[in-house]
Parts: sequence; structure tokens; C-alpha cells
Amino acid sequence: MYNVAKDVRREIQVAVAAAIVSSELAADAGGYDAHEVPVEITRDKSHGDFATTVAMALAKRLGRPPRRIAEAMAPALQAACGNTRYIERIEVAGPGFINFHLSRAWLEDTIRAIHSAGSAYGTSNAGDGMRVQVEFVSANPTGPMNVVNARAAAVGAALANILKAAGYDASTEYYINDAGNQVAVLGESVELRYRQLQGESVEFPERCYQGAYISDIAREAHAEHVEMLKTMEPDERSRFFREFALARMLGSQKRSLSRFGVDFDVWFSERKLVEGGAHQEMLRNLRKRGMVYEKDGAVWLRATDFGDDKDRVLVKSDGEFTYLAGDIAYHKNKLDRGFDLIIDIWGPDHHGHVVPTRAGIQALGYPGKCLEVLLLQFLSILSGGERVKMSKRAGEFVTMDDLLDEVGRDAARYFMLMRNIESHLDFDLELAKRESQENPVYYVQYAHARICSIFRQAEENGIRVAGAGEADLSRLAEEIELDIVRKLAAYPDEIATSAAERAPNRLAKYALDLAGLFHSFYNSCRVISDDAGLTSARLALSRAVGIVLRSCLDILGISAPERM
RNA sequence: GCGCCUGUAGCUCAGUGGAUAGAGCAUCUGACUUCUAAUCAGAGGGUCGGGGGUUCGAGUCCCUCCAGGCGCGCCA
Repeated sequence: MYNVAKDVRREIQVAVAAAIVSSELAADAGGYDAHEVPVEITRDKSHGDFATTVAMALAKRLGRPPRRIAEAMAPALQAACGNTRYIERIEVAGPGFINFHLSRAWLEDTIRAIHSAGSAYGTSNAGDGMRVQVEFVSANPTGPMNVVNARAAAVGAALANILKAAGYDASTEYYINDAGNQVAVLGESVELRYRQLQGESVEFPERCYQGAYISDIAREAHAEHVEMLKTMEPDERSRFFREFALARMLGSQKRSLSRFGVDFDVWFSERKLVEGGAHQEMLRNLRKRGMVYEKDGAVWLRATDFGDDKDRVLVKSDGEFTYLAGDIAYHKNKLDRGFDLIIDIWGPDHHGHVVPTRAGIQALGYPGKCLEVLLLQFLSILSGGERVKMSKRAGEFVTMDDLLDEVGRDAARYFMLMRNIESHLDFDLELAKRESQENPVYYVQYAHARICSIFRQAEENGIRVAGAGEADLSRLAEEIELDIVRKLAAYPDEIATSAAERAPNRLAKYALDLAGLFHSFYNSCRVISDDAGLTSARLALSRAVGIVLRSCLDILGISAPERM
């Protein structure tokens, strides 16, 4: 009984379906499958605990007003209440809602369910074990991790956790762009700085990476390999700088991500893909399917067959593969690994690649819906009320490490997650640092710390903390107490919805709302009092809130401190 | 020109076709002899960018217009 709301929903669905069949509506409605009955937790508790809009949904089919339909079902439903565990009474309201008022049993069962499920509470099999890969960040290894990467990291990691909690078989992947031209430019940039360090007067072209980190790597190369470098031939030396710079950049990126608390199941190297001949294989496959043709010395993909507005070049007239070809080969590789669904998180500047890439996998014979691309909007950093100017080319970017130094992991994570992914995010550095009521991350963490504090206090006072099974939960009678349990009961739904909508921000909002309810409760009700029975019940409630808050914070990648 | 995203309270934003559109901040008024005041209680504040449409019902879906951001390479 981990998910009481689900049991309630089922009970209502069965009762409604039975009511339709046994009422005068049966002739017109025909059979009605219980699973089709829409049941939702009401937003406003004056409308009862749950409600169905089935009467509105049937209005068209039956050709009568929804309110009449609801009224026709009401007697049978009311009569059926006696046979259910949870439904106490029903009422028809508004344009045709049927509201279900439940007995307290469902709230008390919810608390007990949370205690027995512990950290597993909230999980479901909504995703039905679907194999999903989430690929995110995948930055070019040509500069340090920056704040845009940080948003992608926070969102991707949280999304993967949410999918897992909702019953998807999710794994995370980082694509290392180690094969492209930009790695050569990176090596060249470091080598030129190195030569400048040696006193040579060489020009540093604009196409090279301008950031100070390039010189840092050059200094490291000098410190560690100066003797060896002296003996190298020019070609050999260029190769050395390319590999050395690449290794240093990757190391630095992994270190930053790890500081941020984000790790990946798979680090996938583009170079390995190229060396394995994936591009040629893809091309052979497309040729066999008649999906490519030659024109102007290039090889073109028939992308227009799949909704693109023009065909796309896969092999340039100089014989090189395009970026798109690499992307298609990579996605073919992913799908061949057995994933049912690939979710890519890209920047909005790549949105033009979505249709061509999908066309590519469709041309290879995969359904287009295997690939879902989430376009994560960029963010601005605000400092002193001003937008901090960032330019990738000039190497002027607020780095992930700067952000971690400034505001810390938890605040950074929360701020990255609080917005809808397709909304621009203004990240206010001063606000994220402030330890005050303006800062939502501390608000949530503080609720958790408070709960821990209550249990410490209980222990010091020698109060025996009973399990939820023993506590007399009927003692919870305050409105705020019941509001909290209603919120806790909605948690599994909340995770499932966040997963289905790919919306981690929903869970961040949920955590904030739950914390708010708890703070309100804390200020109006004493948990530990002379009344042992009431104390026991309130401790059980507090523990349930603590379990759910911790679960939310874990999923979002934020720590749940025991003291603050 | 075409495509994608955004437009909701002074500010930042929630809001899976449902009932009287919500929260935080900011502003104002109150609450620490208390299990943590990084907290709470209360107040004010809205033509959901404009206009059409779809239907029992639209902030939500469709069309159109306006405003802002981004993208439209045999670059990556």
C-alpha cells in the first residue's frame, strides 16, 4: 500500500463505472471502462478530496447537459459508498463535477504508507520500465564548464532521477566531442601560448581560444614536459599538445561536474565512434534504403521525405562528413544499444538540428518519436542587478567553478531547477547567496533541519518515538495537519507528472509548497507536548514530511541537512 | 521571409482543457520566556500581450496580429 492515492483512484473509478452501468445512462453510454474515468485530486478542498469530470466527458456522447448526467449517476454512487474503504459521500457540483469526500482513513493510511515505504515512497511504475537515455551537457572540450553547462547538468541529472522514480529504466550519458576540428584548434591554441611562454614572438590568431585557461595548460605542459618537448619534431609536438590539452580540459570538466554533484553512467567518446566506422556504416545503411543521393560532389540525405524543409548534406564534396552525419551516426549507435527513447538536452541555438537529426534516424528506419529533444533555454547571471556579460569566443564566461565558489552546490542546483526548462533563467548571485527568507533553497532545507531537530529534542526528553502503526493518527485534527497529509498523498502523482512532462521544476515547486505547509504547522502546533498521544501522532506526521522532503531533495540533487 | 521559445500581480515566475487564476520577493501591520525567527500570521495588488475561433467549459487548444529572444551553412 505504497500509493494510497492510487488505491483511492481505483476505488472511485470502479464505483463510477458501475454507477454508469446501473443507471438510466447505460442504454446510451454502453459499457464504460473504469480505466477511462478521469479522477483527480481536487485543488480546492471545499470540493472534496477527489473529483471526476466524467459527466462532462460524456456530455457529447449522450447529448445531454453534464450536470444532468452527474445527477443521474449520483444515487447509485451514493449507495455504493458503504462498500468502499475510503469514499464517505459524494456531491454533484458546478457544471457537473462529481466530488468525492473521503473518510479520514485515506489520510491515516497515507502516513502509514510513507513510514513503511521510506525513501521508496513516491516511486511508481508509471514509466513501465521503458528504457530511456538522457544525454546532456556534452560540452566541447575546449573550455571550462560554464553556467550554461551547469543548468543543463542540474536539469539532466534531476530529470534522470525523476524518470527512475517514476518507473522508467533511465541512464545518463555525456558525449565527448573529442574528434572534431575544435580539438585541433584547442591544441594549436595551447601550443602557440607555449611558444610565447618560451619567448618566441608568434601571433595568436582570433580563431584560437582566447581564455586564460589556455595559458594555464601551456604552463602545465612546460612544468611537466619541457625537456621532452625540446626534442620533439613539429608534427609530434602538435600531436602532443592536442592530446595534452584535451586530457587537461576533460579532467577539468569532470572535476567541475563532480564538484557540482553530477556524474554520468556513460562517457561516450566521439573518437571511438569514428574509429569504429560508425559513419560509414550509417551511410551504407542509408544507401541500401535509398535515402541518399549524390549531387554537386556531395552526398545528400533525403530529409524532405521526413518533414524537413530541405535535403541535408552528409558528406561534403571534400569527402569529409558533416556535423549532422556524426550526429545521426551517434544516434543510430544509441538506438542500437536498445533504448526505447532518447532524450537529448540541447541549447536553443541547436534547435535547427532537431528536424534533420530526427529525419536521419527515420531514414534509418527508426520511428521519429524515439528521439525527443528538450531545448533548454540559456540563463543570465545577475550581479548587483546587472547582467554579467558573457562571450564564449573571448573566453569570458562565468564558470561552473566560479558559481560553486560563490553560492555553493545546493543553492546553485535549486536555482537552476526552479524555472520551466524553456524559460530564460535569471540567476541572481546575491539572492542565491543570501541566507534569508528570500532564498527558497534554504526555506526547503530549513524545514528538513527543523524536523530533524524535533526528533533530537524528543530523544533528549526521553520520549519514545512510536512507529506510525502504533500512533493514534485520529488525533491529527487541525486543518493544517490534514492539508499536509493531502499534499503528501499527492507526491507519487507529482513525480509521475514531472516525469511525463519532463519538468523537474514541478518537483522543486512541490518541495517548496510542502516545506511551507510544514513551517506553518510548526508555528501553530506544538509537536512535543504533555499529551503523549498527540505527540506520538504529530511525530508520525513530522517523520512522514521529513521522508518526503528528503526524497525530493535527493531527486533534485540537493543535500538535506540535519542542522542549519 | 521561414521556424522554435517567451509574453500571467510592481519584480521573478507557477499553473497535465475544469470550479472564485496562485506562490515567492518587494510594500505595510503583527508574532521569539517556545520542539531552530534561515520561521509564521494578516493586508493590499490582475482587461492572463490584442483580436477572432473550437466546446458544456480556454491562461491552457487552433488562427491572426503585436512585442522580445534565438535559429535558419558542403561551420562545429
